[in-house]
Amino acid sequence: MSEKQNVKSTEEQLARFAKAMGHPTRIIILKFLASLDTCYFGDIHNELPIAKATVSQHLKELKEAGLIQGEIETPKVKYCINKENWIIAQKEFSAFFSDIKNNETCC
Amino acid sequence: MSEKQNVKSTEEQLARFAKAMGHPTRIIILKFLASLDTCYFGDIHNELPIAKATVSQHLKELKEAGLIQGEIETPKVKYCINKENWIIAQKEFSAFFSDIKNNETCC
DNA sequence: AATAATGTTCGTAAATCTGCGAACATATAA
DNA sequence: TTATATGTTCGCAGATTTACGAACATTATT
Repeated sequence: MSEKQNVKSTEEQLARFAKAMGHPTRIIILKFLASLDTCYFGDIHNELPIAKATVSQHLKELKEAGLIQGEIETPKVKYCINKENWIIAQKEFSAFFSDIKNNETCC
Repeated sequence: MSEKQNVKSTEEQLARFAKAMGHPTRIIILKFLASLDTCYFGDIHNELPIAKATVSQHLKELKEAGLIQGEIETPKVKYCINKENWIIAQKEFSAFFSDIKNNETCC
């Protein structure tokens, strides 16, 4: 919780999650992490055709958005999905998409 | 379909939707549109504390991502949710968040 | 102490995003 | 024709994003 988690409106929170997911590389990282029990930085880097500095940056953004978490296991760094926030995001997106008027006469 | 809809991987499509949702103003616009049957540009602009040029830009991005659609009704412009793609997005986000290993021993 | 292994951080460059006012486009009303 | 109403597009400025190599930090190994 020392992770710079400000109080935000639902709109801001949802936008924050969405923004973090708004890049193909980060979607790939999230899917990869979601499919594993455990995973080190190197494993993620191996999946991607980009420099490690860039991978590290993407991971940082995902972590700051709360979707993943990291843990140092010297000399490696272990990453995984932040399950607690994952559930929150899941619920927020679900509610967002469900909350629509089912009127046919749109545009 | 003339709307510049390229063939994309699921990752790219999901990232595209997410990116469009990655701004608080655009979330507000989407929620507003989802709550209504019909809605003109002016109504959306009235909901927001920003210039109409900026609102128009946000609407353009949402339209290009496929989440909304517009229709000229001179001299007004009517906007609404693109239901077809809304359903697609709903399913993709739902699948994305559901597809996770339920292992407790994470980080 | 020097080397190796694993990632992070720094500095930089190019591209994209965000927001605004001004100008423009279009159709209706006076 | 001129004016009005409604939005879009243009051009600009400042901020943010994306990507990279180089340098750095940390711990284990030789």
